[in-house]
Amino acid sequence: MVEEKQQEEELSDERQHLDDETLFIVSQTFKALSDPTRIRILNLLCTGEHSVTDIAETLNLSQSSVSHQLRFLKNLRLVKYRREGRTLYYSEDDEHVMNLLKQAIEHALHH
Amino acid sequence: MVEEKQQEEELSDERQHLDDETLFIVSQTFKALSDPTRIRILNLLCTGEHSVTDIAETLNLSQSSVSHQLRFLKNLRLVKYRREGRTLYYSEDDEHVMNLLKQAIEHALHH
DNA sequence: ATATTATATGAGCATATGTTCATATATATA
DNA sequence: TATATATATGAACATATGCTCATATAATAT
Repeated sequence: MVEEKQQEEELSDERQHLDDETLFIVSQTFKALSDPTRIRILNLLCTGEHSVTDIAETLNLSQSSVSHQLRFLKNLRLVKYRREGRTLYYSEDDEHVMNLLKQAIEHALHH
Repeated sequence: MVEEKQQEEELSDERQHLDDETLFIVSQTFKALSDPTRIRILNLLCTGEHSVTDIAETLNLSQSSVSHQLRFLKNLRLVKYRREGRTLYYSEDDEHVMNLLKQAIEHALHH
C-alpha cells in the first residue's frame, strides 16, 4: 500500500514537476529558435549543407554575425560542420528540433 | 511554359523564403517558450485552470512576476482567463503551441 | 615566406528581458 | 463607506542578447 502510494506520487511528479535540468534544456532549445536570424539560418540548412559565406550572402547577413550564430547553434548541437579545404560546410544536426521549427513555420504560414 | 516556371519559383519560395510576418510569428512563439518561468506556468496549466495566486504559490514565484508573465502569454493568445468573483482562472488557449512544448519536454526528459 | 581566402573571436554598444518594489484597480464583504 | 482580497501595472534595475568592428587563426596559393 505504501509503495503503491509512493509510485503514484512519483508518477504525477514526473508528469507535472520539471526538474531544473529539463527546464534548462527545454528553455535553451526554444531560445535557439526564438531569434529571426537563427530561424533563417536553420531554415536554409533544411535545404542541405551550406558554407558560412554562402549563408551570409544568401540571407544578406554579415559574415561575423553568421559565424557567431553558428557557434551558438553548434554549442547546442543543432548544427554540425564538415571541412573542405578552408571552407566549412554547416548542416543540421538535430532532427527533433528541426521538426519543432518546421511545425511552427507550417502553422504560422497557414496563418 | 512561362506560367509553369513561375509556379515552380513560387513553390520553392514558399518552402524556403520566410516572409517577415511569418518570421516574426515563429520567433515570438518560440520566445514565449524560451523562459523557464513561462515554461513552468504553461506546464502547470496543462493540468487545468489555475488562479494567479495558485500559480504563484505552487511554483514559488512572486504574484507580480506571475501576473507580468501571464500578460505576456495573454498578449500572444497562449492563455485565456475566466473571472469568478475577484479570482481570475487562467488556462491554455493554443493547442498547437502547447503541443510544441509537450514535445520538447518529452524529448528533454528522455535525455 | 607572403599574400589571399574563409572563418572565428573578442570587445564594445544598444536594446531586450525578467525581476522586484510600490502602488493602482477591481471585486467582495462588514 | 471602509476594509480586505485578488490581480494588474509602471518604474527601476541588473542581466542577457545580437550586432558591428577590428583582428586573429587557418588553409591555400604564388
